[in-house]
Amino acid sequence: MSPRGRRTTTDGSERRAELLALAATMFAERGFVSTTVRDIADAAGILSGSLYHHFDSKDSMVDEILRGFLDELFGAYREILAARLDPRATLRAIVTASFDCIDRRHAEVAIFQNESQHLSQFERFGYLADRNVEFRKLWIGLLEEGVRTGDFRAGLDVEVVYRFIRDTVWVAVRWYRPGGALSASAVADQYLSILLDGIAND
Amino acid sequence: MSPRGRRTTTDGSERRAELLALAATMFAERGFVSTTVRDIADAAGILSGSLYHHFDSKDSMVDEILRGFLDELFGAYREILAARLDPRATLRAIVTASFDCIDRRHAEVAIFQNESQHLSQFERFGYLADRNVEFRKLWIGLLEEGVRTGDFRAGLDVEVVYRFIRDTVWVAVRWYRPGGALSASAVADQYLSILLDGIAND
DNA sequence: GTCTATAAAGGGATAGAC
DNA sequence: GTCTATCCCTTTATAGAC
Repeated sequence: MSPRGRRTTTDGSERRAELLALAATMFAERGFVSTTVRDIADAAGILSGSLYHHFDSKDSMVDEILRGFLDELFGAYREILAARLDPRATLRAIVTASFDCIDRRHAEVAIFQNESQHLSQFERFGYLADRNVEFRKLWIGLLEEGVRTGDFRAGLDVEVVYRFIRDTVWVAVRWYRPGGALSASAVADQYLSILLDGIAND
Repeated sequence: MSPRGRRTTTDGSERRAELLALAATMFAERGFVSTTVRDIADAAGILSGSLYHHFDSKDSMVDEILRGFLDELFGAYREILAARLDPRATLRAIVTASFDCIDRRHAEVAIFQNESQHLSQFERFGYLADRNVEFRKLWIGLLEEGVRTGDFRAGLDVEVVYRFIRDTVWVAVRWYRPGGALSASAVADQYLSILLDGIAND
């Protein structure tokens, strides 16, 4: 533990965590490539060179942001799977947890959504592809089990349904605003209702 | 008409159209900001300065790509609406046309999806926001009519459903590959089946 | 922990020859 | 339509003073 009794990053400094959060917001809003280290420093009220006292490089910043986010998210998923609910309840829990994550880690989710494709081409960010594989395993397994138990329609193309669910959930980060009129769990409920029962009237 | 009997861009030169298509592919794959004019020129086998014989600037290139794509897309939408089908058939036609567009204009759709948020902050790309308003009007109108006619479930939050449909359809550009095992219309049918009837078994 | 100062590289864009 | 040559600006990152 840090002298102040809490610890927000691997490094331990409060200032560092502050700067990282600021960088995350800016990466999310303007894009990683378009946000310069000068932009971040300006917003923080310091000079760009001073940032390098806290971080090795711009890449290190986004790396730390993404790793922290993914660890937390998959931790939440692991807990849900460990509860061994039936497929429908598991789906409900996973979708709800994902929207909750969009609510509480908005900038991080946006970065993950917008920059993954671009970043994963570099060796340093290889873990992004690994996490995608984990995502896929989780969803395909859940959908296949649900079809087996009769919770989900027989004959579903689980590969397409998996992509449908994955994209639908995460892309909501583009319009969802934390603290807005619509709560994350309200959105989750509506999405689940469409996903499970559709919008047709019968 | 150009001397060669066909005309692919406003300018008329074949070479220009070739270069623009190349730029589109690269913008789609690497991102607009990360793709340099030198990258494009290299891929075309010329020097970066030579690109400026064809285009005013890098911005002009993406501008021309996006305008062409949006004009074509909304042209297709207009035709569908003009046919005055019932809400369910209209929804089916719009979704199918959108997936068809992802198939035939893959790079353009990817650019539109990935770069709109970033570009629309500049005055030059203000039409991107206008098109989004058009999108919204189309979908909200269609969904409200469908609820009125009883085609769609009563009590739908059309605002949320609109976002759900919009995002779900277009984000497919991230994984759909033209010429792959799954045809655009097959994907459209599966998406429509989930959207209308859901994945739950009853 | 921040500043001064600056290096080194790469970015978009231009003028004029060919 | 492309090349040569180059300008000017911004970028990330560093070294050492305070």
